[in-house]
Amino acid sequence: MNVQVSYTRCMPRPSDDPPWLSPEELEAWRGLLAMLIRLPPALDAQLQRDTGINHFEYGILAALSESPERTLRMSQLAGLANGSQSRLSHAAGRLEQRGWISRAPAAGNRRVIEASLTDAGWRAIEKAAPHHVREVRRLVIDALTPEQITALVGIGRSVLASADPAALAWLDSRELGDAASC
Amino acid sequence: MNVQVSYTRCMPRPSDDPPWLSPEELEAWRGLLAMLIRLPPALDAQLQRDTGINHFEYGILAALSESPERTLRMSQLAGLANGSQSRLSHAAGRLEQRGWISRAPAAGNRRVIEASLTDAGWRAIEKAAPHHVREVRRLVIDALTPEQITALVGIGRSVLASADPAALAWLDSRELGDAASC
DNA sequence: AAAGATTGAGTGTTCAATCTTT
DNA sequence: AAAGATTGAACACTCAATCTTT
Repeated sequence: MNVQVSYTRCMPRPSDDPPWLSPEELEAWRGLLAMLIRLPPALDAQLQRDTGINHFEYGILAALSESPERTLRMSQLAGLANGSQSRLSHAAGRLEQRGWISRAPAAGNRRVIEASLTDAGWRAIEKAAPHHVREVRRLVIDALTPEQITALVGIGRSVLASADPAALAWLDSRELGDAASC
Repeated sequence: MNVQVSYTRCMPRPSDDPPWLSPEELEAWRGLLAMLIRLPPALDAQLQRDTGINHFEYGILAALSESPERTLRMSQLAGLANGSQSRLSHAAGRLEQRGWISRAPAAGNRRVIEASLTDAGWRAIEKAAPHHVREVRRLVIDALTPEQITALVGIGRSVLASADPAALAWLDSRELGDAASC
């Protein structure tokens, strides 16, 4: 009775279309899927406990802290924090109410809004970062061998290239900025 | 001015604690993070468009379709679909209203609830699966080389082992079931 | 009292509509 | 009219409280 219809077929492929997953492909996909679903809540839990912000808000503060003048236009910030503009607007409202960021129209283009990290915001992420990085190490980095880390870099780039080319471009622009700043 | 406080430091490590990320570790982490955030919405978009359900609801139907009698107890189903019991209860309510699953107390243990795929639910996932699998292939599987697929299996297992050992156990139990059923 | 599951209030995200500036 | 950003309603998820059965 155990007919599988969701990701794989027991029977040989009908005609290569639809293309079901091989056993190893299925195992890789299920593993990725489990990470996709379990990792964000695990990271959120630590941040929520230690600082009362979620992972997306951390990304906002982190991106600002790494920027010249600790300032970015909202649209750039959305890309760096991996979120939509709408999501960023809502989150920025929350962070602004806490006094951790401020927003103001840009001189020159007043339809562009620039977000800046306040001193209180700087202190907040400075306090949060060590704990968070430690958790990232514990859950991901230290669980992998150096070879796996290298493989993960390639996998991330390949998947992003097909799933969201713009995100890959963001990633690359950020790497360049990092290299230049050291 | 560009001091980085979020994941990496330009300066040498103060004392190995907090342990900031090396450039390659940072790149791997950012790539994984981008996947973590961008992939689920991309998959949801296709499912939403083609069938009006989200990825979690797909997981529920998929898990049931692969089970003997197309039936599972709610607590098992939650694990297989990668969600909490509460989340499953809410989602099951939605799917039940659509007539795609049904719930009933188990004979013997009446505090255990068993969820079953209805005929309409079976037809729904039978129709949805090919499109969804094609999208998974397009975004992930076909973007990777066979070597990367193999590496991904190991990475997934390692990360889950540290982030959520119980999830790894679920994964393994499922692999066994698959092997036995063919 | 514990196990299994559900419920409802509170919160965050999405989507479409809107507002402002160019 | 287009670009940049915000708003509010609808919806899904989380957390704690609750209900039922053992």
